[in-house]
Amino acid sequence: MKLTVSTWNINSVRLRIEQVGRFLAEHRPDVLCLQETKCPNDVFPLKALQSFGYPFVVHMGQKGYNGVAILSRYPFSTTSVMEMCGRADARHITVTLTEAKGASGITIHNFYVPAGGDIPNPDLNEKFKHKLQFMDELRAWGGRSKPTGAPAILVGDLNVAPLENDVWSHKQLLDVVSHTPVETSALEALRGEAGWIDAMRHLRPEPEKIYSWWSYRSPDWAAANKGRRLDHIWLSGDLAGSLRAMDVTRETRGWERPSDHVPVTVTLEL
DNA sequence: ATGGTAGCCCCGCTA
Repeated sequence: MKLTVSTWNINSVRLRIEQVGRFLAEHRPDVLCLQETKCPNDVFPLKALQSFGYPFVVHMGQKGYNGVAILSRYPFSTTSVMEMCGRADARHITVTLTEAKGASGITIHNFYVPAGGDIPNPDLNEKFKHKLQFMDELRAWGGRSKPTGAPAILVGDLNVAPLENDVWSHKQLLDVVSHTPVETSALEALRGEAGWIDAMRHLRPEPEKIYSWWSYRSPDWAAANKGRRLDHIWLSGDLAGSLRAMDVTRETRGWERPSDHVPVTVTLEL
């Protein structure tokens, strides 16, 4: 069977509920992971999302900030939420698919790593310190794919552009949060140690430029094209051979009132 | 360590 999994930082799921519907109608992924839903649980637009053909939905939100959700066309079993850095932030949610033929047993982790503020110094900036601590905890956790051998997919807005060609100018962004050496080396180390495969780069290696985010602060994002690859899809090693396709849906950035992130999708043949 | 825009929902905080 084919399994397609998408990730999208939606930056308010309520404001952009129609855009979610349009993306789902046009691309029909089996699973969509959202970040920055910015929505408390009691006002989460569950019915609207289910009406798009995704009956199985889990979400964890809070007022105004953060928030993650997973929509699926297939059933999944127990879901869980990890509390990172001792905070009740809604930055992680996970499901395990149960009734999808070849995809049964695959666990999908959806993460929203802290952006980290503006100053790349943990002593001067509490938010950057939080981001580094979050990555330390990710590293210690690992994903459990290696010890158990169970297939897993990790997606999300990891808020780090790890490679030189994941940003519009490597040199100009070396001091900019999301591309500093301390962040890029931490992300690559924790990915490698746990045996995760970077699915996007597996299919489209450097030096091709790949971006998934363009700042709202750029007046003409498309012409300037000063993007960064902040959104990622990682596969446990046993799934690497099943990877068939990867797509960055750049066009959503040009929609009316867009998210600053665009969806990233992988297709697996299981 | 510039300023720029966007979303939250009360206006400053986070991105």
